[in-house]
Amino acid sequence: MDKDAVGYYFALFNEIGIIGQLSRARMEAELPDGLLSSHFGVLNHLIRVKDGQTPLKLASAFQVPKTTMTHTLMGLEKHGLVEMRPNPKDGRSKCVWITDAGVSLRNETIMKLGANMQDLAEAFPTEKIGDLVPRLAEIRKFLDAARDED
Amino acid sequence: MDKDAVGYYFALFNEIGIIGQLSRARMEAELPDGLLSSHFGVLNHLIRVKDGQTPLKLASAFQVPKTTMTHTLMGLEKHGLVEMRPNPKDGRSKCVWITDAGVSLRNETIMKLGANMQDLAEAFPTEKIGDLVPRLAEIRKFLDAARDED
DNA sequence: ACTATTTAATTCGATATCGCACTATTAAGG
DNA sequence: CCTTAATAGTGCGATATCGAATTAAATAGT
Repeated sequence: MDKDAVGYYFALFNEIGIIGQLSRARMEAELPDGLLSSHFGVLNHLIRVKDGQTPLKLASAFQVPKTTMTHTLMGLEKHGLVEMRPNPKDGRSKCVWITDAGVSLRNETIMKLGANMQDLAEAFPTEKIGDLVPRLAEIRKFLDAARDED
Repeated sequence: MDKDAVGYYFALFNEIGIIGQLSRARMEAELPDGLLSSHFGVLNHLIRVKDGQTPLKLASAFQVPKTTMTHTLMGLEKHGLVEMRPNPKDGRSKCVWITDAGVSLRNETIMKLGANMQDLAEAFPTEKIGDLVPRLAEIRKFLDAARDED
């Protein structure tokens, strides 16, 4: 591959990495002590998609090792935001259910984030950057698929 | 802010977060054992920008706490990829210099990454996504500036 | 010149992430 | 059936990240 091209993709992933870091920090500033974006991500997923899923399913949804998901879920459980119950269909497995407190916390956080992103929304109205999500999603899907092939 | 708009920015940062994670994993697969993308990032920076910088300068360039940079630099030093020498201009401070081994490792890694990203370059030729880097850079700069204001 | 403040780096403690190995349970093959 | 292989979750150890406190050196204010 062309050396300039390497530099381009490099710059792309670099920008993406930094934005990821900064946006995560912004979100975590709105979360209660002891909760990170990994926790919030799971809560949000349980609502947006659905709850009652197994830890393994969640791990693969978030592309993290299952040990990491175990750890994240323990944190959520300790804070009373999810409940883990045995899976009636599989004795090895568990199901993760979000609690009322979990739903509340997720909704409150979404609201706070809305206020927090006011400045961003003014500087980058959705008309201007509306194409980014689908285009990045393409790249994400590609990387994800390539990962499965190994 | 509009609820749909919140969802949009949310989706945007979500895609960015996942791409960051996947691209990092891809890069780290090309690095020797014990080295992570944080280490490589520093090596690359020392060459692309210049070496002889202080740890604090590097920490702010990478938007990480200085304690994290101390740790990363120790790892690089342990592998003989950088050298830390006292700063002649400031007795409190140090300067970070990349070694020959560091330069070699960085260049080899760039080459491997080029080969690794071949498939990506075919699926997403730079003509098609050439606008992404400057546009993401704008967002990154905005988030970065907002961060300084607190 | 002297004291108070700021700054650079490190140490320490807490938590997150992740690979490896282990247990329990289910599924598959003969 | 019964043995073997695959799968779900967890415990453990190693390393990464990060905030708070510490130490040493430079700078500012008087």
